[in-house]
Amino acid sequence: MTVQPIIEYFKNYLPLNKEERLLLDKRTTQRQIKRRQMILQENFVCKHYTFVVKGCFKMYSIDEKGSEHNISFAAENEWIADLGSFYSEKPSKLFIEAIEPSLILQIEKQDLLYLFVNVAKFDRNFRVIIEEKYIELQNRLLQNISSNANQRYLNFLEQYPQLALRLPNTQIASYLGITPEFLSKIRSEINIQ
Amino acid sequence: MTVQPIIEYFKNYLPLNKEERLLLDKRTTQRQIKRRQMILQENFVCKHYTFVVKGCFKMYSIDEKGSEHNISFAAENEWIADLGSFYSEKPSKLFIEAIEPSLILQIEKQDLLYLFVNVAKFDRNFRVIIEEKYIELQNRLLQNISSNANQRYLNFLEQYPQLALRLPNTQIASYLGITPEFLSKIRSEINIQ
DNA sequence: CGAAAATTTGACATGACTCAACTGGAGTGG
DNA sequence: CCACTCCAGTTGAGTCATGTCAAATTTTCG
Repeated sequence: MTVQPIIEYFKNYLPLNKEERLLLDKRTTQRQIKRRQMILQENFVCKHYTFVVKGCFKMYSIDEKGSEHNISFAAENEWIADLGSFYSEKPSKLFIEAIEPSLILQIEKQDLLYLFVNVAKFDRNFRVIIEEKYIELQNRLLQNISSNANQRYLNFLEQYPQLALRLPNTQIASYLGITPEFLSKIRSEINIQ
Repeated sequence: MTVQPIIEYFKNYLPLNKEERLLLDKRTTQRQIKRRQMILQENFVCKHYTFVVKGCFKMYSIDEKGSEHNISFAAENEWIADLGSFYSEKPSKLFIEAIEPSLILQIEKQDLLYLFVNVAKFDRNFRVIIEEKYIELQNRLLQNISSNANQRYLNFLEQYPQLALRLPNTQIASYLGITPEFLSKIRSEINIQ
């Protein structure tokens, strides 16, 4: 089944039985995505809840000056979507773009709603998953309002060592809310090789 | 029923039937909270999911220098808890304190879990509620990494005009991640009366 | 290999913080 | 009603953190 990676992933929550797996499999589409390919662009409605099987994505906005601001990354076994646009069906202000060649599984809104209505387990699992994401996001926000760039960078390295290895520093700087030049200066003080 | 305010609030989601209302009512405690009273302190486990019936709270952390950083506010018809501590049962690093004399309804973890397991509607409603909070928090984070203090303040006034009226500027500054002095300078430039 | 992107460095500009002093309003006790 | 304190807000001078722009260098990937 193409949906096998999600089934494995759900074993960390309430695992799916055979029937539920089939329901999910029928409603899931697999796609190969090239590096730099977008799966969501500004002014389009976010039509899919995306699960990353392999690869890595960034979600970002572009401001009036043309600068990108990374809101989040998603690598293996993570979900990514502009939830606001997905549920409201209003045009998104965000982009979701592959940082590496990737393999994803996508669910459309109507299908996800079907699963929520017919299989309570999906409500449960997605509740718990987003609660975890909420806690993570709240910690990041606290960092942003209470720490300087140096501390935020060190914290990023500690919290996401694997991501730090696969991402260019430019992307990390954008995620931290600083310029690439300033991150470079921070790194030279810390004395990273 | 003391839980009436939550029942009303749930009419925006999946409304509760009679049986579900009773189950919820049995597991809910009402408390009066004085101004400046804490319902969560650092190093204690967050034992309750709290619904604000009347009044206003702030959740914040205190850094090594003794400065407070407001992570969130919660006024009428909002939930507040340190979710990380609540679910992990580890000591919190946060405080939740009443900014005004308040009336709240509280649910303990074991009771909330009971409701999640026995009434799927609770999984649904709390999923949708936290998805909404997640979208809001993500917008705030985007503001923080992409805008200067002036823009963030204007955005706060626009997004939460009612909160802006009832909160001292000190608290707003802490929420925006700036010092009260700097907020004061921003306000004098904008020319707020 | 060759083009494009990422990284580094430096000079300079600006946003934001710190500290201290002052003001004014809200409560409190006499 | 007054005197007092306490807290929020304001202001200014000086400092530090971070941004901007440009140029040179290195790395990456097609």
